[in-house]
Amino acid sequence: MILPRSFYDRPTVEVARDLLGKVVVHGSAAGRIVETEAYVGMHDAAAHASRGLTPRTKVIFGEPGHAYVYFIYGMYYCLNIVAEAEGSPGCVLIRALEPLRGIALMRRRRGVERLEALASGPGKLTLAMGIDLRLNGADVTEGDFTVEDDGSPAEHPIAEGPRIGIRKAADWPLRFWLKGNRFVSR
DNA sequence: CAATAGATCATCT
DNA sequence: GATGATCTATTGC
Repeated sequence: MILPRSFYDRPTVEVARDLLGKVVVHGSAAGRIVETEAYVGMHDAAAHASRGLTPRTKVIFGEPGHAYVYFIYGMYYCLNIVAEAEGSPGCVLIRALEPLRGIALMRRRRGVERLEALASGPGKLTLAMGIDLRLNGADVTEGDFTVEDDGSPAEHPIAEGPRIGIRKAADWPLRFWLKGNRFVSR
């Protein structure tokens, strides 16, 4: 079942935790979310939205349930899902996926064989899933790019800790992952 | 093993 | 013109 918009219309941290175990689907490729990070708006110096409303960040201020995709370091894309009501910035960075379907395609796009290396990082999963700037602003509650609940039981326990790869507010415990899962990054 | 350099560009100052 | 929510290859213990 595709997650309804109401799933995303909640506090960002709740959405980040509840997205663990859900499935990102893009075309024939699919992967289970095993690691996320929350970026919680204006007061979060590490969040892009803290700089205010710009052409780039307007998606984060928009309707929940849309993708925020941005290009970083001249090489990689990162995938976020917008949370919180329209006008209230907040998004969840998807940091790692467990490959489920379209694995041959992911191997071809990544150029590596090892299953654990296909999507165990923000830049890796976007490449494996074929996600780029064209999907920025896309609605993930319909179409060929969605987030679904496949009915599998929630995997416990959930661990939390500091976010990775940022300089500001680097000690906030807003990173969540499935403890012991071998597809988590790093 | 850990540390670092290089790739390379959208976005903002 | 600087910066960055990354990754890989390479260098140096």
